[in-house]
Amino acid sequence: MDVSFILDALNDKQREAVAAPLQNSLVLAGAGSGKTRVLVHRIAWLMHAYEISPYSLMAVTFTNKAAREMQARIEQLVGVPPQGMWVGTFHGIAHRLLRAHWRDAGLKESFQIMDSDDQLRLVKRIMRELSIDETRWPPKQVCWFINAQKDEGRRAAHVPDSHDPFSRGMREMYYHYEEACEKNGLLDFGELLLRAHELMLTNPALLKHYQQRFVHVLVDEFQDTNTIQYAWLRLMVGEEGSITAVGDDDQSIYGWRGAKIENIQNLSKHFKDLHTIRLEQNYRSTGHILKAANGLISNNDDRLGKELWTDSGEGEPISVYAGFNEQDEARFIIEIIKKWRDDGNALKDMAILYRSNAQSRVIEECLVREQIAYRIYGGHRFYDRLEIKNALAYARLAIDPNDDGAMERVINVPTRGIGERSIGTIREIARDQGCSMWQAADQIVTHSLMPARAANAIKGFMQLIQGMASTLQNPDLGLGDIFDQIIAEAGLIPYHEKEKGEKGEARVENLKELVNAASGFNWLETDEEFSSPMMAFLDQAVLDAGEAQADEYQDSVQLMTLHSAKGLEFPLVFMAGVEENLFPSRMSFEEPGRLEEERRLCYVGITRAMQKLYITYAESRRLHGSESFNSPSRFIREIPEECLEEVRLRSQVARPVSMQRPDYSASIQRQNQNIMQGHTVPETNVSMGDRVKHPIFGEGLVVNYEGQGPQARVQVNFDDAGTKWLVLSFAKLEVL
DNA sequence: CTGCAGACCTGCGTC
DNA sequence: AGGTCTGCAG
Repeated sequence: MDVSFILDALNDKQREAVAAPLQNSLVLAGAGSGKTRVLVHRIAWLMHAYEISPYSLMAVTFTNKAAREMQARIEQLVGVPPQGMWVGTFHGIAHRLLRAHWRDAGLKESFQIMDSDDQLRLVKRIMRELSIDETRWPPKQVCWFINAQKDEGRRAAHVPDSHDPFSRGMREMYYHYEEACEKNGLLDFGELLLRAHELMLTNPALLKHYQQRFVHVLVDEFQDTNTIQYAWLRLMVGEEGSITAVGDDDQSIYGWRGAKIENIQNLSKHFKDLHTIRLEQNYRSTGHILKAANGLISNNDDRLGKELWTDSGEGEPISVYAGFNEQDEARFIIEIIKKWRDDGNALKDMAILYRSNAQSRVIEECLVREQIAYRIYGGHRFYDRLEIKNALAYARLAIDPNDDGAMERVINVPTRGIGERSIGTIREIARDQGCSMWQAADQIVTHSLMPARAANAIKGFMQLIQGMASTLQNPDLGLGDIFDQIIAEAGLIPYHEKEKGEKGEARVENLKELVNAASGFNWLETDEEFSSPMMAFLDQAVLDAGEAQADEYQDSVQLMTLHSAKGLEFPLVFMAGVEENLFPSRMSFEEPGRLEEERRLCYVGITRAMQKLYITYAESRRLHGSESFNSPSRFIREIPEECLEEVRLRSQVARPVSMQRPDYSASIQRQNQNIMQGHTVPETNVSMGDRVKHPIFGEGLVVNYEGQGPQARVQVNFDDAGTKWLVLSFAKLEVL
C-alpha cells in the first residue's frame, strides 16, 4: 500500500518523528512546530505502515477540545473514522474503564462523577455534620488539599502523619470525605484517575488484557501530566507496549495543579530505548518573535534544550507600550485594533492576552465603548452554570430520588417554602436512620412529622419529582423533550425571568441551549459502557465543558488569559499588564520554581503571535480597589533589545504634566544598572533587603523599589503596619 | 422563610 | 471593585 501521502507534506524532523520505529519516543515539539500534525500523521503511519489496527491504539489528551480535534484530523487524513481506537482525555478514558469494570474497581454501578463545585458542597456538608471549624479549615483549602493528594496518588491512609494540628485536621477531613464518597458512590476528578490506576494495579488479568490490546499509546501535552497520570500510563504501556509522548518542557505552565515537568525530563528512565526528536522549525511566527521567545526562555535552567527557528524572515520588531495607567493601556490596544481592522483584517485574528481574569474588565469596557465585538475565552464552563446544574440535578433526582446531592441542590429552587429549617430536619432524620433524604422526606409526609405547611411543601416537591420520573419513562420523548419538560415542570424559566438585570435573560437562554444540547446528543457515539442515553448525557456534562458560546462564529476580538491561550495562534497578539508583581505574579516570588513557570507562561504568550506582537504595561494600575505602581516586568528586559521597539500613541491622552512618562529605554538601562549595583536604589543608601525604620510605621524590610532621583520610591514590608510604598525624598527612613 | 446589607477575599483553571 | 457568603429584619 502506498503510504507516501502520510509523509509527503512533512519536514525532515517531522518525518523522522512520524516514521520512527515502533518504540518509545519523545517528540519535543516547540511552539508552532506542527505538534498535532505529527501526532495525527504518526497514528496514520502506525495504521498503514505497520498495519496496527486502530483497536490497538490509544491517544490521550488533556482537553476534550484537543481530543475532538485529533479525532477529526485523523478522519480527515485517513478518510474514515478510526474505528475502535481510544481517543480521549485522561479523565474520559479513566471513566470509560471504570464504567466497563465498575465491579472490579469496587464501585457501585450507578456511580456518579462530581465536578469541583459538587466537591466543595460535599466537603461543606461533611464539615457541618461534624461541626468542624470552617475558619480553621476553610472548605476550599480542604478541597485543594484532597485534590493535591490525589494528584500525587495518595489516599487518606497514605498521607504521612505530621504533628501539627492543621495538617492532621486536613488528613482527617480527607478520611471523612473518602468515606462519604464511598457511601454515596461519588467520584471527583482526581478519583477517576486514582481509581483507574488502582483498578489496573489490583487486577493483573485485566491489566494484562489492556497491555496486550494497546500496542502503542500516544500522549499529547506530556509536560502537563501529573504523578498519577504518569503512573497510570506506565502501567498501561507495560513492558510490551510503547509510547509516543509529545510535549514541550518550555510550555509547562500547570505546576500549580500538580503537573510534573520532571515526567518529561525523566521519561528515558522509565521507558526503555527512548528515541528523542526535536521539532524546532516554527511555522507560525516571524524571526523577531522567535528570537524574543528564545532569548527569554534561555533564562530558565534545567531545560531539555530547544531553539526555535524560521525561514520566513524577520518581520516587525515587538512593540512595547508604556501606558500611563490601565485605562491608557486599554485605549492604546483598541487604537491598534481599529487600525488593523480598518486595514481589512478580521477581528478574530487579534487576541488580547493577560495574566489574570480581573484584567479583562477595563479592556472590555473600552471595547464596548468603541463597539468592537469581542469574545472572552474560558471563564465559566457551560455545564458549570448554576441554572444548568439545577436542571441536571432535577434529571438526576428523577432517575434516582435517593441522590442526596441533587436533592440538596434543588429542593428549594425555585423557592417553594422548604427553608433551611425543614431541610435540616430532613437531613437529621436521614442521618439518624441511615436512609436517603428522599426516604426521610417520605416519612415526614406519611407520618406527619412536621407542621402541615412545611409537610405540604415537601409533599408538593416529591410529587413534582415523581412526575418527572414518569416523563423520563416515556419512550416517545427524546432527550431534548425530556429536559424541556423537566425545566417547564420545575418552573425554572419564570424563576429566572423574574431575576433582575440581564443575568436572568442569559440564564433562560442557557436553559434553552441545554435543551438543544440534549436533543443533539448522540448516544451511539459514546459507546457501549452506558446504561441509558440520559446517564451518558449526565456524565458527559460533568466531563465536558461544553463549548456553548453562542457567538462563537461571529468575527470578534479574542480575550483570554495566557493559560487558556496555549495551543492557539493569532496574527496580532497583545500581551497586556506585563509588570512586576502582576506578571510575574507576586505570588511566584515565594516558592522556588514558580518564577520559571511564569517565564514559561510569558514564552507561551510570545509564541502565540504570528505576525505582530505588542507588549504593554501600565505605570499605575488600579487592582482590587487600590492603586499600585509597578515597574515594567523583568521579562521585558530578558528579551533581546534588538527585537523591541518603543511605541507612543499619536493621539495623546490627557495626563497630568507632573506625571511625565519616563523614557522606556532609559528605564531599562536604569534597571540594568540597578541589577549590576546589587539592587541599590540610586542616590540613596537604602538597598533591597535592608531593614529600615520609619518614624510612624516602625521597623520593616525593603522588598521593592522603583524610580530614581526625587521620584524614587521603595516598598517596605513593615512588621506592624503592613506593606507600603514610600517616596524616599519624603519618608525619613533610617537604615538599621 | 425570604430578602437585603455588610464582611470577606482576591492566580492561572483542564477534567 | 465585585462577587460570594453570613447575619439580621420583615
